[in-house]
Amino acid sequence: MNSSKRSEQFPTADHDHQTCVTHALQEAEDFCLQQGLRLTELRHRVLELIWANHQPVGAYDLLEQLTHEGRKAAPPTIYRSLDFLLENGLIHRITSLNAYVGCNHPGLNHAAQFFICEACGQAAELDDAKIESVIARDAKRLGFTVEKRTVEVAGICAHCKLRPNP
Amino acid sequence: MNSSKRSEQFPTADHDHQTCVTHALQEAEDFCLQQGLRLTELRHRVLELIWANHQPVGAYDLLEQLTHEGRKAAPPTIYRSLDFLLENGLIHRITSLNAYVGCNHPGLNHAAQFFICEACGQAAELDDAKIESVIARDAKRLGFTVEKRTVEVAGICAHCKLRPNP
DNA sequence: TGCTATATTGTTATATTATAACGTAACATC
DNA sequence: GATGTTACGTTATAATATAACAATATAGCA
Repeated sequence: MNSSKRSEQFPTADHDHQTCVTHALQEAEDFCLQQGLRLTELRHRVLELIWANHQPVGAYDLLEQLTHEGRKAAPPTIYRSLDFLLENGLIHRITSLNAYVGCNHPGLNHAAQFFICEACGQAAELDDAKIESVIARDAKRLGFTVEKRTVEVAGICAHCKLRPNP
Repeated sequence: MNSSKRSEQFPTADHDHQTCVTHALQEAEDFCLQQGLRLTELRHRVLELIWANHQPVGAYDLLEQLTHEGRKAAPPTIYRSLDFLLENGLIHRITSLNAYVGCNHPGLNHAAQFFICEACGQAAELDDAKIESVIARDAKRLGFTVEKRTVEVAGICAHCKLRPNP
C-alpha cells in the first residue's frame, strides 16, 4: 500500500502521485474553509502545481508553468500566491534551494526539517521533536528567543544510492 | 575578560573587537601557510572586511566597501574570494541571509549552527555535536547520506531582549 | 439590490544576489 | 626566460525577489 503523502520519507517510484496531489489539495481546501481563508483559483492552481511538481520547485518555474497554460502572470503573481501559502502553512520554502514544496501537515504549526537529495531533487519533510528540543536547549543556554528554524540537510537519498546512473 | 573570538556566544558591547579581528586574521594566515594556500592580498582584505563587519555581511556590501577604498572590483572579484574562503573553511555562508561571516574554527571540518538575531543582526556560531548526532540518526533511518547541513535559527538575542529600543 | 471598503490580481519597473565567458596579469616551475 | 597554472579584470547576463500603483473582484452592509 502506498502512502498518499509525499514526503514523510522519500517516495518510491511506484507511489500513486495523482492521489497524493489530490489528497493535499483536498486537505488545503478543507483547511481554508475551516479558517475562513480564500483559496482563490490562482492560489489553488499554484498549490496544485507545487504538489504536481513533486519536489521543491522555484518561483520562476512555477511562473513559466502558469504562463504556458495561458494565464497572464508576472513575478508578483506567483510571489503573492507563495506568500499566502507560506503564511498559512500550506507550503514550505527551502532556503538552500530558493524553492517551494507542499507541506505535509497543513494547519499544524510545526518546524520541519528537510532532507534534500542532490541526485533526484526530491525532499523528505521530517518533524523530529528531538531536533527541536536540542535547538531549544541551545537557545535557552544563549538566552535566545527562537522565531524561525531552518534545518536543511543535503545529500543522497536511499533510492539514488541504489540506482546505477540517475 | 573578553573573549577574542566573536561568536561562540553573542558578543557583549564592550568586547575587544579589534583584537578579535586581528586574531582571526592571524589564524587564517597561519592556516594558509600550513596548507600551502595562497591568501592573496585581495582574499586577505575580503576576510578582514568580513570580520570587521562583525556580523553576517552581504557580497554586495563587501563589494561596495572594496570599491570605496579605491580598489577596482566587480561582482566576480568578491565572489571568487568568497569561494576561496568558503572552500577552505575560513568563512561560512548564512543561507537564510545570503550573507557571509567569519568562521571561528578555521581548519576544523565542522558543521556549524547559527543563531541569528533579527534585532542587531549578529550571529552566534555553535558546534553542537548533539544536533549533529540527531541529524545523523534521522539520516540513517532514511538511508540518506549527508553531504551538507544547514541549521540556522532566527530570533532575538539576550542583549536585544534587555535593550529598551534598538 | 446597490454602495463601499477591502482583498486580490494585473502591470511595469527595478532591486538583489550570483554566475558565464573571455581576456590579462601574476606567479611558479622547470 | 619560456611555459603552464592560478588569480584577477571586465563585460554581460542569469536567477530570485520586491516596490509601486492601477484595475478588478469580493464581502459586508445600508
